[in-house]
Amino acid sequence: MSCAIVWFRGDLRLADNPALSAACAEHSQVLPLYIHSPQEAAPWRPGAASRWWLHHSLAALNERFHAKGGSLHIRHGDALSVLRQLAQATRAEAVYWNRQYEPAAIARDTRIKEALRLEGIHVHSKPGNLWREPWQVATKVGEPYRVFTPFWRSLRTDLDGSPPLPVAQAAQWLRLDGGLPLSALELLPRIRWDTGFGQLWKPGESGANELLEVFCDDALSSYAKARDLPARHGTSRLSPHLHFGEITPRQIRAALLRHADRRDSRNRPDPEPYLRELGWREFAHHLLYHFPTSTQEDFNPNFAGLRWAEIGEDQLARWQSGRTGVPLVDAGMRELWHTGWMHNRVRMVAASFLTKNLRVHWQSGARWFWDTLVDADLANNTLGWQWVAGTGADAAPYFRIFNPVTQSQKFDPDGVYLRRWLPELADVPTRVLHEPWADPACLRRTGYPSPMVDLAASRQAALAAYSELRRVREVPD
DNA sequence: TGAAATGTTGGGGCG
DNA sequence: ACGCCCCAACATTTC
Repeated sequence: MSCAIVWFRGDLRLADNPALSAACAEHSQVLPLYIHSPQEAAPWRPGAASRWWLHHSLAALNERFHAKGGSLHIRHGDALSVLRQLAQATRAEAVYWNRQYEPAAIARDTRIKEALRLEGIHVHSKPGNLWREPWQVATKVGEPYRVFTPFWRSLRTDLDGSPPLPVAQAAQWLRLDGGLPLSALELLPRIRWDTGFGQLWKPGESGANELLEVFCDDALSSYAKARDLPARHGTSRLSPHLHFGEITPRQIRAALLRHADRRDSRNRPDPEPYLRELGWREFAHHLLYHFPTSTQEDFNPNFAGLRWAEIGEDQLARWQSGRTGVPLVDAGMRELWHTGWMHNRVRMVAASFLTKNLRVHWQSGARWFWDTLVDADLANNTLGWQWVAGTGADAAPYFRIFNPVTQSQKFDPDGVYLRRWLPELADVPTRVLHEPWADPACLRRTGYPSPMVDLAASRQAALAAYSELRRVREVPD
């Protein structure tokens, strides 16, 4: 009886799981293991919303194993020590895992792989959560891509068309005493701000697959247009499921293509716009892998001289809690707080407001998103914030400053989204709703704050700071 | 996956 | 019928 340990990390699923499938194929006994070791992810330990999701996703995974006569073995602490100890206790010959690509994870896995191999334990690390491994995509001269469009052109012609792996089944799932109950990980918040989350989200593999089906049936055909409207459920909202590896890009692509084929030829949904968004996810992982310092540093060194505003905690708190006085920004920040998620267009607007109108360093925003998003993902978060701030590799030019009023007029013309998240403004006529300060009586009556900055003036100030930066760079002292 | 300023065009009202 | 003005709609430029 040969035994293997499958170490679950960012791949909380049974289907299309290369590590799990390989372990089941090559060994008769398989121990599914989760080790909680947030300190090993420093300085990006999972935030509060992420931990909420993790708790429920682990519970769902554990249930899946129970249904199969197994159990997810849960431990806490230093991953290498736990693996060593369990390998000894089970006489496991091998450890399997699917790769992660964050710098801290790569360093940890490299160290653990070497240590285990020295002790005679086979280690199999598998690709699982990306279409292509980051080192498999390169320019003609072998460099990593820095611009999305050529990256996507290269990637999309080169996608693996093989079908996703079926749900893995071991000859025998190994059950072991000494594991922790899930509650011992203390992932759920002490102050229960998460009360609304359960209504919205169903963490876990089956939740992910249900959501994918709903998306293919209801939203895919109108995705290209509807994805920009925050009032609608026009996006897939698969991002947290993807982050925790409850579903893979390969499964999603297979479902999309299957769906596009099934329809009659006249009204065939085009999967391309959505696949392109998954391409951005791949691009983010590609960049983080090749440029691991980009979580802490501006990708583009030209911005090193940019002076960011030093704002007080109370000012930052206004942005965080959705009391800036700018409706679309506030609606987004409140959606984030109440649901652990924010519509992508609104993320761009809220981030543009923080970095350009308030001129707060993008890291402050990235930190808040990291702590409050259920889909917080180091690669995506870093790319997104650097993109908005203009400091990124393939970023929005610095002068591209969103006007939150224009944006809500354009993408939430009837104010449905604004009213949903700003109940104090629910009765305000739509024209005023987009810019309540235009009607001082409205502010007095509703108690909604006046904007913490003048949009036009702060835009001008940001543009001035940019041209100053350029002047300094072109004429060095 | 910008916004605002500036430039151009063309239709309609009007003397 | 014509020129003129106005202005909306669209295009281009600039940040």
